[in-house]
Amino acid sequence: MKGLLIKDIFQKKPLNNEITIKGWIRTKRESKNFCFTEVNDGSCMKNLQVIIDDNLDNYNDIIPLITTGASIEISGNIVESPGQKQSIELHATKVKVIGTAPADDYVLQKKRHTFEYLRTIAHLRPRTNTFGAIARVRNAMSYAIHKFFQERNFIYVQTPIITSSDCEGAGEMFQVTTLPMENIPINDKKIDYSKDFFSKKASLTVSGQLEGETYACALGNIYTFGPTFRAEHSNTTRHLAEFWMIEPEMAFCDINENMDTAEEFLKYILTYVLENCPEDMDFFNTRIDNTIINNLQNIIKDKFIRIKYTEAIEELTKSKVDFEFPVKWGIDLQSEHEKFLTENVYKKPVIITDYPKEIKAFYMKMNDDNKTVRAMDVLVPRLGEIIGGSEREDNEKKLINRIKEMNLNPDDYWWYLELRKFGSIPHSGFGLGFERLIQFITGMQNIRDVIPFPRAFKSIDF
RNA sequence: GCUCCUAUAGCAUAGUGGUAGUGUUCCUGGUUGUUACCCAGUGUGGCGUAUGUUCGAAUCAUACUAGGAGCGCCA
Repeated sequence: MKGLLIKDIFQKKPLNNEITIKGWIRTKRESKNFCFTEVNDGSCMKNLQVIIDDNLDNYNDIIPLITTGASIEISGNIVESPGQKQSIELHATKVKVIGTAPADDYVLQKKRHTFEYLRTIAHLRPRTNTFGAIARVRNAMSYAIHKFFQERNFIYVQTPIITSSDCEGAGEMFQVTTLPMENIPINDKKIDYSKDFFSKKASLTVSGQLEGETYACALGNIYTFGPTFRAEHSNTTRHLAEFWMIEPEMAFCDINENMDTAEEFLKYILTYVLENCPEDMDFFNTRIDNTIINNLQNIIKDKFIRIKYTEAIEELTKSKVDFEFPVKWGIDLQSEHEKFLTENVYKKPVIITDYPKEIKAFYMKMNDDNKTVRAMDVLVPRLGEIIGGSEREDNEKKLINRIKEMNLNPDDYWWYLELRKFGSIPHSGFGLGFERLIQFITGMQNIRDVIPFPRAFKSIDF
């Protein structure tokens, strides 16, 4: 698409210049001899108001075709607008309807639609204000993520999407196979994977962390940013079967530096979006959640709370609140506990560290107490866990012990263990769900509305 | 996987036993400056699907389907 964007027109205000725009009609207000219409080209939230009057040769032909959703090319002069709601407007000298949108079956009319309904028309919902704003914010965040890491000399690493390690322990996996489902080869009553494409069982990745560690143990600091797949039957407003995850892994880095990076990272992204998407953020603040901008500003300003798991348990016990899941040392923190800490006790993000080893993954570094591991979860109000990370166990013998304790087979992790055998280093990293971060920033309630085409349990319509 | 809620015209909703209203969109007419434009008017559904209870069912019951919220799992 060449030519001026509506975003640029509002910025540069090229008064009394002949310009051409291309976009889609959002609304039309008709009078006897002229009509107002508003055009949006996706470059910004704002529509450009266009005045079309009956001096145009083809006025009577085009007016019936100018309906909500029609695509259009308009040339004309930018002038100051006498109206209150916009600074400038376009007086059309030439109007060409490119694609019509018959109003009797174009379902996306100029009115409010529920998000539930818009989910059933995922191919049209990017044409709405909300989903346009989400797309632009999502784009800005993607850029900011790379910018943050690149400015700090992190190397961007692409870890595989198809993986053979079905024992990463991060969740149920989608199997990848070319075996014929109607005639699966059997050998000794078991599926004969030697006949499969990779000649062993393969799945979609649930995390690039283990592969990421290999590059961190060679290049220093690295990060990944790519799709991740979980075949869990999760049915919530914050789970997807296909989502995007950011996973930095840092060499010569302990749990404290890990927390510093996580906090700095979150604040950087929030700041970037507030500075670069003010119009879209205003929209979210007005229409979705009128506390969102204020909250984000406070989060940027304040230091995150950092407490150990044991202190969190004490805090919850002290509260005397009657939780559905009773609190005692050793339990995994439930949503209600996390929400209580972030929303009632501290009213800001909380980083909890040093969890009991029993409730965390095998690769997390054991503390000297032999009871807790150097895990860290960043919890935020409203959403709960947004980041999960840890310092990694860098001692080969301890790691083998942990693998065995979890009833896993060390042979499956031979290359991962060799990172500890040859030039082992303290290293740390974390995983951050991209869509959850978008929810956090925009205030959107359902994660299915912050990804263009959501995939979830029993749901893949587009 | 568990619990709860919902299902009425294109969209959003009212209607708790006697054969459906309202808003909005669309459409028609009017309006030289509107901006969720305004004013007037026309049209649209038989109430998710199935079975049952009843003289009679959007309205009660059961099942199924779809959607939503919460929980668990996690990012």
